[in-house]
Amino acid sequence: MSELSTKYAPADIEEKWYSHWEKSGYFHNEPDDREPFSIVIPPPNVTGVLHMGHMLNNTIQDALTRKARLEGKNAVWIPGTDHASIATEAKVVRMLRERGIKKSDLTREEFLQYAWEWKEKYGGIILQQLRKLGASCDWERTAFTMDEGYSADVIKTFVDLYRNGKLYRDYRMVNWDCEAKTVLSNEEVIYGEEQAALYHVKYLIEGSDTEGVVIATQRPETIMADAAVAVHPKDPRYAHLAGKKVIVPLVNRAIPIIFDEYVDIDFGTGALKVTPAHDPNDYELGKKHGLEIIDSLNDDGTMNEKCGIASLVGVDRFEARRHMKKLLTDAGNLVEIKDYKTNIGRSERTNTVVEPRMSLQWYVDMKALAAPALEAVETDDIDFYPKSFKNIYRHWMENIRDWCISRQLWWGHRIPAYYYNGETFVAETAEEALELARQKYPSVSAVDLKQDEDVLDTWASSWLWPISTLNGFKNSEEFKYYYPTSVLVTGWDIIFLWVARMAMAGFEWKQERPFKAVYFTGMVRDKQRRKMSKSLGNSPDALKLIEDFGADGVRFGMLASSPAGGDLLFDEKLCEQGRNFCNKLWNALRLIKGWEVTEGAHSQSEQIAAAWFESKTNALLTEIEDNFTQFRLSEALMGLYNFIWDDFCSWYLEMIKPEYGKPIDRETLDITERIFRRLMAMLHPFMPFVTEEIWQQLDGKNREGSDLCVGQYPKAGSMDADLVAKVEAAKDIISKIREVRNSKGLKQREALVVKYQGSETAKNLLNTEGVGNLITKLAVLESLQTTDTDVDNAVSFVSGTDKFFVVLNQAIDVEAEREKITKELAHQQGFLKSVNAKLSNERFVANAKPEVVAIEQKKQADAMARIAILEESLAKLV
RNA sequence: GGUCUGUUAGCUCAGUUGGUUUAGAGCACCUGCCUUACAAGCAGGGGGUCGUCGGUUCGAAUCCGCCACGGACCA
Repeated sequence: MSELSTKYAPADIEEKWYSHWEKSGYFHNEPDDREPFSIVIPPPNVTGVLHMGHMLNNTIQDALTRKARLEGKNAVWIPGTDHASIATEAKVVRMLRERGIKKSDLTREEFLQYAWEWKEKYGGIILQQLRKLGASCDWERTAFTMDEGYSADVIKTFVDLYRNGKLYRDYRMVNWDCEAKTVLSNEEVIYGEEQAALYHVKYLIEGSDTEGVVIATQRPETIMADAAVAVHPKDPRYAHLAGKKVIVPLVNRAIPIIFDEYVDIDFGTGALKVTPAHDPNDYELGKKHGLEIIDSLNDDGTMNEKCGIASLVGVDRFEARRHMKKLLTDAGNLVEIKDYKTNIGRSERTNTVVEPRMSLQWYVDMKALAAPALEAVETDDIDFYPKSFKNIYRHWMENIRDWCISRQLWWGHRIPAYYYNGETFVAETAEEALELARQKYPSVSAVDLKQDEDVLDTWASSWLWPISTLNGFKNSEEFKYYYPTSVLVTGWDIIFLWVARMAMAGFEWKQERPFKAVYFTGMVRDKQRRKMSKSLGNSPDALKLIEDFGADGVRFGMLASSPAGGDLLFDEKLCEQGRNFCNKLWNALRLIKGWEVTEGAHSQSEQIAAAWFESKTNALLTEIEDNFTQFRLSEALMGLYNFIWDDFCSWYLEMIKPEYGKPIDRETLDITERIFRRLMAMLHPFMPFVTEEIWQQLDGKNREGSDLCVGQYPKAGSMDADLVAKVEAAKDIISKIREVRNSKGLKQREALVVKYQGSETAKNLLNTEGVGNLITKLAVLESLQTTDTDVDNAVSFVSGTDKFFVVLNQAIDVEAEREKITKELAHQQGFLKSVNAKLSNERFVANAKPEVVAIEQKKQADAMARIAILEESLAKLV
């Protein structure tokens, strides 16, 4: 027996092969005359660590890339990270705080120095972790959104948009993160239902000591910024208040009562306080009715002097809310406080409650960019998998809103807008901006020109990813060759944030789609369908999983149950299954490596086994190809899994396995090794490590450049349908004999006598040289003979339309046999009935395709033959 | 509220243009096996009137409509 361990141990093998592949430069490519295949990685945050979503996403990309590489395409998979403006800045601020340094004590330059230090030291850990997963990225092309060239592209596109009138600056209500002190996009605000309180507060009518209007608010600290109270024009309760004013509690300012249909009569008291500076709807109302905007909040979420109450100035908004309860009670305005459940928006990054706030920001005019990007998806120029995401995409694109791209942070691309005397000059460099300014103000100097303090939203750089990573703005050779990329693999949650915007950027600057297809992965969830998250602690440690099950095992687990778009309910059992599969492969290798070889040719049955297996392999190759073109990776993998486990291990290897201790002939061994290597090539895109190891072990020659990683993907050959049908029929007979053996409690190795009543088909089958031997071997028979009569002391079964007898050296349980046959008979009769129903329907025979009718007729004949056999058997059972 | 999407075995899901021996897979389950590659295994087995009702059709899990119950996104 070989010295290989009975258990496959992945750790060393994975380490060995990954470094070998990487050292050999297998993952790197340059443009040449082969067909290109390119993927850009969805760049993880530079702060990121490998989690389940990454593993799913990158396993899929790797499988696609490796398959393309094996097919002889020029494959590149471009890795990299994005700078994650807000997430990184938050990390750096925290690090500085731990060192006792406040961000506010640093200059912009000093802060950025710390940030780069941090990035060099901790950033991009995830790229190392991806290697553990087996990701075959072209590491020489590793990109970062703040690389010099990339940054230049980002600035250039900003200037370009501005000059084309697709970029503007405006004072609007935005989502404000009081902790990070920056604006957030709608997508960065996470809404969730939370328990809150609804304060019912009475506003006295101007000139009255008692009469008032009661409003309901969840944010009483904004009362001092109220500009009006609004009621519905058809609300009879308030009709008499037309033209009157109410007094804002505590600050005693008179504000008008306005009438607007926007007000929901049934909500609260039907009277709505209007605070244009602190609520987007109120802002709209305020614009419509010409109301004053009183901004009572500082950028850090504390109250400012505009709130008009000295004791609240500088107090945090939530603290102020608590004070308001006492202040309103003391003033006699608080009517009641009710429990209230409502959707509260929190910052995705800092989790602080987001405040609507008036702010001056830069916006991209999305309507100008959306049209070609929408069109491309509508016409399948960009192909979505699954298709259903087209609807979601269309809906968003048709209702698109302008994109706020400025962020009040330092880490990122500083906005190339320069201000002087209330005017804006946008240029790629300060020098150019100065020149522009001088055209209007000849005396202006560099120090007078103030650059915008803000940076760009990270997505305003990552939307250039497919172009910039290929140096597309320089019109490089690689860009011409690899663009558009073959496919983008990403989670559907960033379809708007990233996918749509990349499509827009592609058309805006390159007049072409950035990718031919988009494969949307599902979200990895736990068994209770909860999204995996750090706070829930339900996310397994990715690296620990790889340790426990091997990278191949984990890859199998991720792929096996991940149809595109759907949720993936992660279960460690799937990784275990993958690990077990590796072990199965390993043991098949052990079996083959353990054989002694004798020179000589193979027998007829071995020849049949090989021909059958190769035919089925060819059929599977076609199926896998079909699955790949539609990105049905889990189906492709499961098809291979079943084929290798069942057809190869359980059937083929058993068919050709020599008797214990006996040698195998050279020819059979050679064929078997070739078959096994072919299977390893097919499996390699999914499970690269174990397949490479087995491939090499089978080769044993260690030739230079003979690695599977850069080997050849098998091509589908011909398929002998007749032979396959024969072997499948033989397998059916074998299984049914085994079933008899099982149900009668016969020993596995007790050789049995089997007889069959020879119809033409049965004779044809069993007279095919070698087929009888296969049955005799796998079913462990003493003999397999024809018989013209029924056989006593035997249990019968039907295979196809032929009757077989297993001779028993024990009494037959007549009742059990009768029951079994009766059950089978009922099934066949039911089946025949449904077939007859079709065939006796004239319209079916007239309208259905001839082949369909022929199939039904065959079904009918077969069923009738089987019924005859069963009835006869039943009659003879006494 | 608007939009989209789903409902197939105990669980998770396939089911490609309606017809492939009266629905498939993996896991789980049951029975028997430590059989000479593998107990991370081997040989077998049971289990679903395809959410409801109706329509189109010779024929519906598949196409259409209603309803019921989920889910997601947007507001």
